[in-house]
Amino acid sequence: MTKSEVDHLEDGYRWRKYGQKAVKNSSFPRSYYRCTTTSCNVKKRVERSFTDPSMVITTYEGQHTHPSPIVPRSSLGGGAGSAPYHYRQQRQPFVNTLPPLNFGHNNGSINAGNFHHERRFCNPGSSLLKDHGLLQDVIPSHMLKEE
DNA sequence: CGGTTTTGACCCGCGC
DNA sequence: GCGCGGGTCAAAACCG
Repeated sequence: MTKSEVDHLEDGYRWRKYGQKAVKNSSFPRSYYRCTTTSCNVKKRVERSFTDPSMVITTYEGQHTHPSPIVPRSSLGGGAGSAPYHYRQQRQPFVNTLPPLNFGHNNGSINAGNFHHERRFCNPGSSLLKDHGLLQDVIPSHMLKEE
């Protein structure tokens, strides 16, 4: 689970959306992504939390068999490794079209959607090219939002 | 021009 | 056997 407003959560790999369906459990459509690399057949399912629209549930299927195509030159010792965030904010049907039950909720930090896109990869070279890209980094650590 | 996104259609498994 | 839910594909559109 990741707290984000955009679906284009770059986790260091290239994803190609191949489908989108709306599930009943959630009022939001679920997006299906696939790794563009033919070497690996990793699939990613991204859906929004029904309780927290500002949060997306990313479910990884399989593991990458290749290093991330997006390799921040952290090895250069720069530390200024900045992944090519080429994502573009196309459309966000949600955030502003949330049902009333979600809008006036307790945590008055949703709907806003003003803060910048927070990327968890602030320190490249830490776990990006370390392992095979297991789905261990998917969970931050203190996931307190569960349904 | 290539890679990607979008959106509807299609397919499959399961329940009734 | 049909209907439904879920998942995948594919052709067209779009952006860089």
